[in-house]
Amino acid sequence: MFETLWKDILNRVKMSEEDFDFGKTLLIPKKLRKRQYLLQNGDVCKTLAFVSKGCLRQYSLDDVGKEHIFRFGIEGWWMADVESFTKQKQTNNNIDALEDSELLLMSFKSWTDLSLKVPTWEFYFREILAEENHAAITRISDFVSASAEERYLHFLALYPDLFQRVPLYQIASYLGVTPQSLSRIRKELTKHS
Amino acid sequence: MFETLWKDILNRVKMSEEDFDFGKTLLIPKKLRKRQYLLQNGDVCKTLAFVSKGCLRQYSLDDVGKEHIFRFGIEGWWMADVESFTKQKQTNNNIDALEDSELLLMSFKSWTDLSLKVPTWEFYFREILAEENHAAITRISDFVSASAEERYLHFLALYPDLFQRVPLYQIASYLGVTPQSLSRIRKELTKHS
DNA sequence: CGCGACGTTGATTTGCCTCAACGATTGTGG
DNA sequence: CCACAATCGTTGAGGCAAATCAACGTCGCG
Repeated sequence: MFETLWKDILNRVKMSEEDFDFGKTLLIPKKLRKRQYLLQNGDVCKTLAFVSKGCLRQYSLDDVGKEHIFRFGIEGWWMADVESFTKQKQTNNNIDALEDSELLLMSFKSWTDLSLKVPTWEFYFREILAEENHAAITRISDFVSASAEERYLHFLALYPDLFQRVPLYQIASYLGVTPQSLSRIRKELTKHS
Repeated sequence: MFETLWKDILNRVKMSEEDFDFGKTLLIPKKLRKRQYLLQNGDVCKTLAFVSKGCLRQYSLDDVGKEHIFRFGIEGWWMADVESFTKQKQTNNNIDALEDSELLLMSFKSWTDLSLKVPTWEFYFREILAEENHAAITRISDFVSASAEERYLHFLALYPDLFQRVPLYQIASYLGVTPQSLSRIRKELTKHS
């Protein structure tokens, strides 16, 4: 249950097993069924969620009720609305499961305490946040300068097997194109390979 | 010299003057002339920079040498390549001044020490990072679902007087449109007002 | 003064969207 | 267990927003 997390931590920081075990006591396992919400418009994001199995998506709804996915979370990713979580204020987006998933939840209080008490954990969380930031900026650059096809290729690189796990129209939403366009893009790509 | 920073801090966290004064000793003032680099492709981002006066931009270069601005920083903003800074590794983007500017620099070591020693500062930095994150996500949503005209209006809201300070083609780069298109967008907008 | 930087405008092209229709697959209630 | 509906992906036709290509006016500066 904790192996994926332990691996991710070791990839990023040097943490003793003791420190890890301490953090472990603050994590609450939770299962989410396909289509179940982790966070819903108007909620306060009360926990960070580490995805140890499955797949989640984070999205907003526009004024005509259309969903815009700005992030997927698969095994090894943390999911939360950072703004809502750190400020403990209402969110205006949603997180739900695209597959039956297994999560490890850390409450705001646990997170604050752990960050203050254990520097390695604090450092780990900071690293995660920095990486999110980097990912977001990369994605912005993509929108500024890349075509839909390039963005799709970048998506494939970032989430290697996700294109086989989630429906095309969800990926299209993430890429900011219509399902029809993505379908045509795929066709083009298979043609040239 | 420190007033802008002090104001920004009070806006975000409760900090005693003592804590602030301690942090102040770790800040190094620096002036940047128009067109001068703060950070250049290949550098390691060694400092956080608080803009107390002036205007900076952060951008990358694509394979055909075109600049893509993904962020401006004006009075009251922090500038850095977060990824390069937190991991102390090479950056692949650039930060330079669009106007003569005044900065307050905090080195990586000072930042680490200060964060460990003074929780209010740590909290302040975390807040900044969370906000960056939020801003980035908002911008991604914009690209996914808003037209160029809407993005321009959002830009105006985010950086109220910047459109009078920086050339149109820089703003176009930020918005991910050509200068020609932005020129036409502006024309349309003045027509309807 | 002359040149480069910047903004504007026009003509044309193009990438992606919208609208529409139609198979294939999945799921579900009778 | 089958029938029908809903979900999902694909394809075609037509349209539009923004890109590209090109030319030109203005301003500020070396």
